[in-house]
Amino acid sequence: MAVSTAIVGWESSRREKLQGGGHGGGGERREHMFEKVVTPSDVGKLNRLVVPKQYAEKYFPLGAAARSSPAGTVLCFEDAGGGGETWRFRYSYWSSSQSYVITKGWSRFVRDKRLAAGDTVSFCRGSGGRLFIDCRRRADSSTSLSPVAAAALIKAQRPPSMSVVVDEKEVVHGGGRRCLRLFGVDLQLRAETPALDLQL
Amino acid sequence: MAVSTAIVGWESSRREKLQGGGHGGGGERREHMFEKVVTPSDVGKLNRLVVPKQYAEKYFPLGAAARSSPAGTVLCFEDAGGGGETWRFRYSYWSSSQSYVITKGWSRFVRDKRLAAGDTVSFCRGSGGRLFIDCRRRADSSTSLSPVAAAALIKAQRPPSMSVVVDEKEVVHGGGRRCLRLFGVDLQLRAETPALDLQL
DNA sequence: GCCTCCACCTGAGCC
DNA sequence: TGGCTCAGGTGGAGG
Repeated sequence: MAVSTAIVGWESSRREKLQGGGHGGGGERREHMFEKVVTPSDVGKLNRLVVPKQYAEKYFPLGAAARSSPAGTVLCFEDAGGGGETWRFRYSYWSSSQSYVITKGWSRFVRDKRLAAGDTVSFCRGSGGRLFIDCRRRADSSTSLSPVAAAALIKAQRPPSMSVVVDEKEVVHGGGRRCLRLFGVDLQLRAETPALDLQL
Repeated sequence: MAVSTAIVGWESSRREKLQGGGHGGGGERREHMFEKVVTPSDVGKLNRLVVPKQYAEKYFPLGAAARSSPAGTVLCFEDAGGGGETWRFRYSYWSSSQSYVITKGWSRFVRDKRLAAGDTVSFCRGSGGRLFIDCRRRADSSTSLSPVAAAALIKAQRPPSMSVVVDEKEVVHGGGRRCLRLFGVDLQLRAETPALDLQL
């Protein structure tokens, strides 16, 4: 199998420090496979990463047996960040939703990397079937959001069936700083922000 | 099994037109089993109908095997309204809530029948183990709701974490008829309705 | 009792 | 339009 280098028990050595001096040093060529901007669900309590089908079938093909098997397979990734960790994920196909998912082991990655919605995980491969995983923060994670970006974020995080129109009348003035309270979230508005008419 | 007449795959023929001319014509005697006034949850996004335990155990008993099995069983109902549809529902026991529920297939019924909170679904059985389902609107379903009743209805149907204040400014005047749009729902207001200050 | 994991399920949105 | 994808859910088992 080209994708999974080893199938091992979960309990032993979840992470191993790899010595840099082994075969295949740091200068190796790595092929970028794909990346995904993770959704709130990908980093939330569902403890799973949905792998977009196009990439899953191209880079992590499951044989017919593994596709129908509930066990799926195990994918081992080296940490591209250089820490040397090895991440072992269970990878399988959910026939009910017809989607490919990384499940067991994923929540640990999310926690250890402090992965948040909007961050990007990227997948590469090197020689000898070695797989690498990396992640990076989204650019605006700690800066204040523009009202439009905040609206997009709220739109992404609110329940899908909600439809709400907010207009200038909802804007609250306090202490010279304009604040829009939406679903319990106080949004600071820049002073130069014009009148809002957000259609979420 | 007395309850389920057939267990079939979901993918094939979710609804079938039944010929009226088969065995057991329209004049057959049907025994009324029970009915339920459906709650907001029964017609909401939970996609399930809670079957009152007393009726469930009397009319739709699950054997010990099916009770513990996650699969439950499948109940097939003919449409008592005469349309000839067959409704297939997954029926199972949720041990966590110790309740009997109809899950898969229910949301389709809710949608197709435009079932709303307060409506009544009734269950009957005929000869040969045939099951029938029917529903009827609650008496006031088509009349306009008072703002207070509308607020209560919205409060019951919105997600519990939502906190929204709506005031008169949200009221839209159009064609002489006042309309309050809340979460995508247009509420017709009576002409004599005073200024609104609903705290949901 | 909580957390993880598993096998389902559905609606929205996109093509 | 219909089909497909996938984000966001569920209950239950097990540690």
